Amino acid sequence: MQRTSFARMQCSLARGLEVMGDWWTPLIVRDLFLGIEKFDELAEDLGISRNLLTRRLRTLIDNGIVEKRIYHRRPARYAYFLSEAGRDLVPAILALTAWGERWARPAEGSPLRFRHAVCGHEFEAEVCCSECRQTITADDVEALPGPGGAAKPGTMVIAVRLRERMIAEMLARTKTTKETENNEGEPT
Amino acid sequence: MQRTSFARMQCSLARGLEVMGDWWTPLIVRDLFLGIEKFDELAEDLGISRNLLTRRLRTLIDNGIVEKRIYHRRPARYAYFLSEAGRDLVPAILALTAWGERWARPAEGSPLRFRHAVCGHEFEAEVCCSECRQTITADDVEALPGPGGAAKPGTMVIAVRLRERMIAEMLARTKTTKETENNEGEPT
DNA sequence: TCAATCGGGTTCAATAAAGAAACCCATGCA
DNA sequence: TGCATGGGTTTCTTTATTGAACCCGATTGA
Repeated sequence: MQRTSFARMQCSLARGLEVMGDWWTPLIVRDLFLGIEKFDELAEDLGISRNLLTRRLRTLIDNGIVEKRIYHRRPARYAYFLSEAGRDLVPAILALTAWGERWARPAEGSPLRFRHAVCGHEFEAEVCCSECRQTITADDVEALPGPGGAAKPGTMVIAVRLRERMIAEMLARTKTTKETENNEGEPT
Repeated sequence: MQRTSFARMQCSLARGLEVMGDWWTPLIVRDLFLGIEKFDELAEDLGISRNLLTRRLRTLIDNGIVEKRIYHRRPARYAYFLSEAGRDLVPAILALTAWGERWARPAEGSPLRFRHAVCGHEFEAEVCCSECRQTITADDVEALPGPGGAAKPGTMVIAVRLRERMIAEMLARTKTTKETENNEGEPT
């Protein structure tokens, strides 16, 4: 049984997970971000078995997240580092790390802290709205149907649901609009 | 071979992944966030096999991410929903979704858009600094050794590296301080 | 009255992936 | 000559994932 791929799912989260969803992969990306670049150092730092590290690095390279550069010929020795797409994953990783800090911090305290070079402060990663810059919580987020809402796995039920909800809301709005037209000036 | 657990790792990311690192799990959490709450709807929306969905829901409940509520007795029927810790995962999920939008958007366009109820705009999730509110990129982040930097898998090499780097920086700073003391007023 | 359907699972066999440990190989170095 | 180093590959065993079939109490419809 081959594990079902998320690659064809009609969903950006699934496509992100296709790359980052594998066991170990986010930890590898984090280590590369922190400047660990040699195979043996990665294996030692994480305690991952070497054959699995080989496989993960290969798929990360295939997916355009990691690149390798030869730093010594004969025998060939490689340094691994993040591509542009890989570096763009770092903020998302920090967001999950911040969740771990809030809900599952190790008893001894966390081994890493982060400083924002721009402002100079130690910080927590927060997820914020691109429009108003305020911190986002689940309660503030409404989902809307997008342009590509097909009936494929990944959004089978959701797409239909959202469409129904939109129609219901639009009907309700039409109704209240009519009511306001009938008795004008009255606040809704 | 039992898959190595991340739970004992000295690292908040690993602890986040212990909960969210399983294949399918983030998609399940997203569906619960979007209001899908019944077993069959989850199975249909995602195309996940039913026994695996059973297992995932059980471990999510064990980890305090999901709760279930009985909505019909005899036969018992359950609705699943996110706990407080589960709802707090949503921003991190949105951050990864935003990465997928940037680097792996489906050709047909994304099936979902999100509106920030607070400001009323459609938005992209951005990861920002808790101190200065600016968007964070990998280039702006410096790692510092934290209070719990032990030599355990997950931060074996990193902890040592960071400590060395810190010491080197402090030595350099001491040196320049001495130099500045010797020829005062000269810019460094 | 009988059959079909629904919601929420469990069981089963087959296949894929994770894991530890051993092995390989060209070079550098003592 | 012998050992260490870096970067893997091979082999073999144990788990995980998968589709498909099955189960069970209630409800609905003919």
